[in-house]
Amino acid sequence: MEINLKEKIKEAVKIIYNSDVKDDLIQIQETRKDFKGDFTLVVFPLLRFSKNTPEKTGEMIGQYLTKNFPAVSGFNVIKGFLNLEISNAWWVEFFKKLASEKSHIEACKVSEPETILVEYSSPNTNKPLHLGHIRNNLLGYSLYRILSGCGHRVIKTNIVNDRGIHICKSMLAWQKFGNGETPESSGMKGDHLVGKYYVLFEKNYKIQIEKLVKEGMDEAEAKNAALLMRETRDMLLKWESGDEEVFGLWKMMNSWVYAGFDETYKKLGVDFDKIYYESDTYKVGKDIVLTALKDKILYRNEDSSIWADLTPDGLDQKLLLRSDGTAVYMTQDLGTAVNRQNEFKFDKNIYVVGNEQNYHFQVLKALLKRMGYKWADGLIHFSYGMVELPEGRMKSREGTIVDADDLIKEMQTTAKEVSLELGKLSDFSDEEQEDIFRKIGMGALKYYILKVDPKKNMTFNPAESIDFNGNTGPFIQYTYTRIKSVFRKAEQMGINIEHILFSGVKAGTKEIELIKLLRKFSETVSAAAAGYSPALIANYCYELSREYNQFYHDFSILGEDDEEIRNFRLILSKVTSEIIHSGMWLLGIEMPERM
RNA sequence: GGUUCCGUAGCUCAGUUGGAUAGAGCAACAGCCUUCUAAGCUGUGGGUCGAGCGUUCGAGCCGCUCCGGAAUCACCA
Repeated sequence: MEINLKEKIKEAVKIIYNSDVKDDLIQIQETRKDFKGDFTLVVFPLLRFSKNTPEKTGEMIGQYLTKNFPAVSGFNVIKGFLNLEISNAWWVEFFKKLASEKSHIEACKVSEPETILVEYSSPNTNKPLHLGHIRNNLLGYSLYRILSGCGHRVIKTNIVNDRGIHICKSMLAWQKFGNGETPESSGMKGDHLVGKYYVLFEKNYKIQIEKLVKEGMDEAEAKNAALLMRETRDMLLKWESGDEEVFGLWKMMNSWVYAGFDETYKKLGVDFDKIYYESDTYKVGKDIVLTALKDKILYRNEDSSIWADLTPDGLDQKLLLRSDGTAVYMTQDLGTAVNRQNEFKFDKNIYVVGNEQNYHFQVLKALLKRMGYKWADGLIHFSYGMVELPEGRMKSREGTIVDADDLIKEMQTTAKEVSLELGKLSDFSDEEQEDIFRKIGMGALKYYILKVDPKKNMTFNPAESIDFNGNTGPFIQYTYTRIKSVFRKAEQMGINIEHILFSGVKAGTKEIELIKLLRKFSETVSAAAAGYSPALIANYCYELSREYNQFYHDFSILGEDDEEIRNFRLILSKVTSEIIHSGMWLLGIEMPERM
C-alpha cells in the first residue's frame, strides 16, 4: 500500500512541480488517531520542490491524488501534514485478500534464506535451572520460531557445560555425604538432587575456610588450602586422566541432571536439534590455538601459557591456554565455533547468552577474525539483560534464586485457582482442565518475560506475574477463546464459517481500525526477525487483542441482522484469531480453545 | 580508570528509519453483565521523556558533556 502511494506521490510531484524525488524524501506514516485520515504524507521534505508553503503543497498533492487514484477518497492538510483518506472499498478489498491467505506467516518469508544456528540454554550440570535460564530458553526458542517462520534454515543447539571444577564439587559432596542417595531413593528430581550436593559442598567448604582463617591463615590462602578444595582439585585431575571411578560417578550424576533438565525443557516447550557437550569440545580448541601460535598470531609467555594480544582491537591481552596446558572457556568456544562452521556452513551463529558476557563474545569474534576466519562476521551475540527481583539481584547465598520448576508450578497453580473461581470449565474432564491451566500458566509466564525488550534488564515481580489482567498472556488467550466461543455459537446456529462470503459491505471505523492492525502483522514479524526481538510480536499481539476486545464490546456479531455484515464480522474475527494464534505461536505460547 | 548497555507516570513496560497534543498495564477513584465468555469494556487523575548544550523546519529517538544505575575488564565458566 505504502509503496503504491509512494509511486503516486512521486508521479504527483513530477507532474505538478516537474521534479524527480528520491524515495526517502517521501515519508508516509499512519495517521494519528486524533486526526481524520488513514495515511499521512509528511510534506516538509517536499518544500524544496514546491517552493511553496507546506499547506499549499499538501493541498496540491492531495488534490492530484484524489483525482487520479481511486483508493484515495479524500484528504485534509494540517500544518505540514497531508492526511489521506482511503476509500472504504479499498479496505474491504484488501481485507478479502488477507482473509484468503492460507498462512499469515507465509507472507513474511525472506527472499534469501540463510542457515542460522541458534545456541541457547547452555546450562551447568551442577545446579537446576532458574529464572535467568527461563528468559534465555524462551528467547532462544522464540527466535528459532521467528527466524524459521521467515524461511531461514535454523538449527537449535545447546552447549552443556558438563565439566570443570564446579561439577566436581557436587560429585565430591555426594561421595562424602550422599550415602548412595539417588533420584529414585529420594524422590527428588535429578537436577535438584545434584544441586543439593553442590550447596552442601559450599556450606562445608565455607566452614573449613572460616576455621583456617580463625587459626590465623590469610583468606585467599585458606580458600586454596581447605581440605575440600584440595580433594576437589584432585578429583578434577583424576577426571581429566580418565580415572574409571570418577568418570563413572560423573556419568551417573550427569545422567540424573539430564533427566531433570529434560523434564523442565519439556514443560517450557523448548527443544534442540543438536546438543554439544563441553567435555567433547574442550580439546578441539587447543589445536586451533596451537596452530595460531605457529602462525605467530598468538604468543607464548615465559611460564609457557599462551596469549593473544588484542590491544590493536581495543581489547586486552587474553589467555588461551594455561601454563599447565589446559583449556579455558575461550579455548573451547573457539573450537566449538570452528566445528560448527565445518559441520553446518552457517551464515549466522546466534549465541543467546546474557549481557554479562558481552566482552567474551567481542573477544571471540576478534580472535576468529584475526585467525582468518571470514565467517566470524556471522557470529552474533544475542545479548539479553538480567532478570532481577524487586529487592535486587538473585543471590544464591541469600536464597533468592527463583527456581524454574517452582515458578512453573506456581504459575499453573495460580491459573488453576483463578479458573476455578470463575468456574467456566465445569463441563470439562479433570484432564482437559489441567491442560488448560497449564496453557494459561505457561502463557502468563512466557508472555511476561517475552514482552520486555531483550536487551534490557527486567524486574520479575512475583505478585505482578500472577495477575492475569491487562497486558498479559492470559488477556490475549482470553481474546482468542472469546472468538472461538463466537464460532461455536455460530456453528450451533448452522453457520459454517469456512464457507461464508461477503461482497460489498460498508466497514465501520472500528472495523477498519482492526483491518489496519491485521495488516501490520507481517511487517511486525519481519521487524522482529531483523532486530531479533520477540518483544515486538508480543506487544503487537497485545495491541491487536485490545483492539478486538473493543470491537467485540461495541458490536454484535451473530446478532447482526444484515447477513453480509454478519459474515464480514465473522471473517474479521476469524482472521484476528488466526493472526493472534500465529503471533503467539512465534513466541512459543500455546492457546487454549476455552478458558 | 577503559569498554558495553540502561535511565520515559508511584510501580512494570511500549514508543518502527527523527514528525503532529509522548502511550498501555498495574495501583487509586467512578461507571457498564436479561444480549456472542466481565481474565472484558468506558471514563477520571497521574510526565520539565535523568540534566544541560548542539544539529534540524521538527528531537524521547541523532551528536557532545555531565549525573545515576547495571555488567565486564580472571591461569572461573
